[in-house]
Amino acid sequence: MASNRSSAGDPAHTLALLWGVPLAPTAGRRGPRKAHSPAEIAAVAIRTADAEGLDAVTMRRVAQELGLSPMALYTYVPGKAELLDLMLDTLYAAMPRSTPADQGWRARATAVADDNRALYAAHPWTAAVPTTRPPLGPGLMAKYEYELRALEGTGLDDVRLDAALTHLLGFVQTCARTAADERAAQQDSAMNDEQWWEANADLLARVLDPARYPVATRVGAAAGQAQGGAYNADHAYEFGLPRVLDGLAALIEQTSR
Amino acid sequence: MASNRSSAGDPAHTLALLWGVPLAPTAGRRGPRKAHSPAEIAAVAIRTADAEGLDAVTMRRVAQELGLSPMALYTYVPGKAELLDLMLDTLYAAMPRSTPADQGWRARATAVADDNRALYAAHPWTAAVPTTRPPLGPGLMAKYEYELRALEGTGLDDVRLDAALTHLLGFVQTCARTAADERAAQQDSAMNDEQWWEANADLLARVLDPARYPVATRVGAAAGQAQGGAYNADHAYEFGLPRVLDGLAALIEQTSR
DNA sequence: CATGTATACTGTACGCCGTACAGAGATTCT
DNA sequence: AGAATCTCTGTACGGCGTACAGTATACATG
Repeated sequence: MASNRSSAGDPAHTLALLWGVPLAPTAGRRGPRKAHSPAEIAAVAIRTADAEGLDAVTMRRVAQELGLSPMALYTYVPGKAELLDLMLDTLYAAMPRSTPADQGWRARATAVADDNRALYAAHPWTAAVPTTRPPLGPGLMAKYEYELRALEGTGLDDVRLDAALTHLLGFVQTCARTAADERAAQQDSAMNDEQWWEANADLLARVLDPARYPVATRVGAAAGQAQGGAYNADHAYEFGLPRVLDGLAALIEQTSR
Repeated sequence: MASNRSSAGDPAHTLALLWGVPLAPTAGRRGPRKAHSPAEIAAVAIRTADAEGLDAVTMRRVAQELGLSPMALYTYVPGKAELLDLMLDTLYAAMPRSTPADQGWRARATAVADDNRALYAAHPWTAAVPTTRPPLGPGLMAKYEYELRALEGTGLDDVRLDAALTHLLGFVQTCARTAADERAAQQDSAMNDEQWWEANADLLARVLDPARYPVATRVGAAAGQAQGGAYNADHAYEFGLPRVLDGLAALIEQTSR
């Protein structure tokens, strides 16, 4: 996985791109018309990433897909970081936002987690993009608004509301990254996790003294057998989500008391 | 951040390297003696990563640091993935393992989390290395053994014990990745988080209709003000660790009942 | 002691990336 | 008509992991 970063450039250009607000006056523009729209570019790039992974999304490749020379893409997008921003914000904008408000916060939080998980499942490459400086476009804003509302009415103050949401989404992202890492490792080692795990277990048995690591060997064997590998993202999600919600529940209860 | 992956190659070679077990018979070896040890190579690579980040750790650079030509490094290490494995396992081996057993699982789990956090703080680049297929060397084994013991005696069965530990460590890693991403973004945008948020907030105010995103604007402003961007990762840890522990507590209580 | 061979090591080369830069062609203003 | 401004193309650079071929070294065997 190459070095992909979002929001690395000038905020003014990035926001102009995401919100579709031209920086220069659009009337009386000289020179040839643009042949493509940001939405089209995002769609093409997303399709490529979905089909062949984020590594396949190069400036050259996206340009080619649009029938452009590599450098022409830079007239549409300041750089690769902004292209990634655009891709992410486009996906955020298309996420479902239909959770009923009348089922209690726990059901709503579960829906938020599941929706995010579905996004990562449909577009695994999104898990690898750092989001400490997220693409502040209409998609992210709508997502953030919706997800905050899901956790509103729990009695948490605004700062804790944000922290609780971040905590929940961070958990989902961790699971998604684990899943994406698994997939990537499988791809470039030509072994799936179970095969890798088994091969290593056999070899480890020759060099490792079980008496030195009694708990590790016991638990490792049990866990490995249970989930067919060292780690399993689906299991981690199913185990972890109730834990995260219980943890938030304790905070909510303690706050409302 | 470049494409760094651990454990991509042949498990037999990787394990031989990590455990110091030569694959070929060591007696009567022809040709020149090796001039360096795996431990020395790991130390040099770790020092470089600490000082200049994981991107600075290239095969060329590590070789140069050892006084070797780039390709000579491949006689010590099968490839870059295995070099990373070696670096990680070396750090794992050096982690503190001194938590008293008599203070309750919550104190022990907190110590485990804090120790991992300290590792990420001392070596931020470790947060970026995927560990779904961890380096199965003596360092990781000792770490795993120690951390499992910290959570033993909680009444959880072996599979859940492993899941609980994974859950806890995943949380710590998420915080560390956030911190590392922040640092990287700061480096290559020449703006710290506070400056970046402020610049974007001003620009957003011109394109965004607050009436469309009332909760987002309110909570976003409160959260942004409260944590000033830069303290994000620390804040997330301090908020999140009690949540994670409460979540595990609920499971433990429910299991022991 | 001479010679063969396994090993450590060097130098060169390849394909790939993001993107800086210079110039060509198209379109609309004055 | 000509200038200005835009889209778009082609070339080039430095850096990455590492494949491959060749050289120097030190031991095993005769």
